[in-house]
Amino acid sequence: MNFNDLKIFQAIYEIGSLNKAAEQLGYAQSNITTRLKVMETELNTKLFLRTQKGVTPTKTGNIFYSATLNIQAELAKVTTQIDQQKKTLLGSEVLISELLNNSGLVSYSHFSKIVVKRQENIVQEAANNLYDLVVTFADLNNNHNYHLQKTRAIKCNYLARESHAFANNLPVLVNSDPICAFRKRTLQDLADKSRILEIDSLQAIEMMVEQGSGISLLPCSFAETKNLVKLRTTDISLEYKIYQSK
Amino acid sequence: MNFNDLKIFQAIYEIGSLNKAAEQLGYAQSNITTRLKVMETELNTKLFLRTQKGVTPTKTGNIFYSATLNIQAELAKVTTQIDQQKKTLLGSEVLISELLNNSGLVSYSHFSKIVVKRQENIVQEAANNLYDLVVTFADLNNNHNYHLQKTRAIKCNYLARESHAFANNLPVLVNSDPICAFRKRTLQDLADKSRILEIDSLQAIEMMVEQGSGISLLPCSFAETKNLVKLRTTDISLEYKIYQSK
DNA sequence: CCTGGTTACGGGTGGCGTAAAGATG
DNA sequence: CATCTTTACGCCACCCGTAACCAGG
Repeated sequence: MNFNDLKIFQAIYEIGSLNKAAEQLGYAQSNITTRLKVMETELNTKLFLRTQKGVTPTKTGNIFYSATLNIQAELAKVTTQIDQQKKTLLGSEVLISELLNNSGLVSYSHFSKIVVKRQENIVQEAANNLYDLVVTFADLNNNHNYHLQKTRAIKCNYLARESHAFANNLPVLVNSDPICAFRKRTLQDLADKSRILEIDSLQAIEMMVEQGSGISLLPCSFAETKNLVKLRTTDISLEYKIYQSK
Repeated sequence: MNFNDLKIFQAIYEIGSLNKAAEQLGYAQSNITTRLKVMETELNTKLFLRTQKGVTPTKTGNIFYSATLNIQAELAKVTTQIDQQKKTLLGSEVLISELLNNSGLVSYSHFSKIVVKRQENIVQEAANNLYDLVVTFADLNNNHNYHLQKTRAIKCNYLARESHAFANNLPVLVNSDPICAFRKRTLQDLADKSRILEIDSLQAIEMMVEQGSGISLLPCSFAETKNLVKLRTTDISLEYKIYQSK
């Protein structure tokens, strides 16, 4: 007995005829007889009584019918569940935000699930589960389940609410994620480490910058959408990678 | 994908290794790889991440695992249900009572279900469902799903609580089932049809005879168990048949 | 080298179609 | 004889085993 037999049985049951079931399913009549016989042998019971005008189910036939419906329903359920699960995107918070801001690069509708992890967790997470797409500053080259699809750069700048003079005295907000590319670059650029203020939530950093209580290295697109001022004349390019599952 | 693949997948999942799963299931290792690949292709998803020390399930692997458990449970359920249902006995009330009284002929433990029908319904019932055994006065020869296993006779007599003189004035109790062999015989034997009293329940007839409010043509075994008196010196033999499902 | 997964290939079984043969009204 | 099921037989695909190969510690 195999999965296809369930469909065959169901058709026989609902149509009440081996001939008609064969026709509807596109099988030879003989095959239906054979498959039914296989099922009956395997279950060690008669499933249908053969009559002149077709077949009628026995009690065990009725029992088996409901089972076939259950099993096929379960099968259909799992395939849709898997299809739902399939399109997942893994990325770090700042990258995903950027991609969502510059809409068109990443659309919610393309993915059933978007998982945002801190950079330090992305390698581990990508190893433990297979994502359709991974957007990250990290290096996944030693993970055989993914291949590099493309490398892109995100244009950033130090953003503040207002003028330079004003901004010079503000704390510099960074993520506490040690591998975060924005943080690393900020630490490189900044002489006076005492100005650093670690904030773990991207949204909180945005808010503080908008309110004028800090500056932060952020994607340039934020300057427009949030109406912020770039503190550098030239933008900074931070490379990130998009990996695809094999 | 077939039913066996579910077992294979389950083993892989629970053991975490293709090699070990193959060993445990008695398959060649290569076959496990192939079957897994088939499943992954058919579901269009990776189910396991291959690592150096075995395999670990992906999210879709986890989803599929629970589905395999459900399906296999449903499959196990239906087979036991069918096995339970299988051994059924169909017979008319008086015959079944007789067979149960003379225990050894029919044992409750041999059948999961004993269906008792009036004679007039037995042919129909036997046609609509397949019973393991049918015990009946009726003729099932034109039903191809059964074959005659043996013909037996049941020894009967007119039974009463006490003496003949007493019994002569009592009503004669019969089943109202027009095809019932006991009824037919009683009507043949009895000249005075006005004495006939139709009672549909065998148990009610027994009770009335025991209480001395009627006589009835009943299996001889009832005379002993119920301590009744035979009204005829020679017993009457009524033939019945035991049919078996093919 | 050892462990664990993958690929290549050949044999046997099982699913399917064609065709013909029962069975029943 | 018309309709439905069953049997006979042959073809092809699929399942499985053997064996060799590949990757990582």
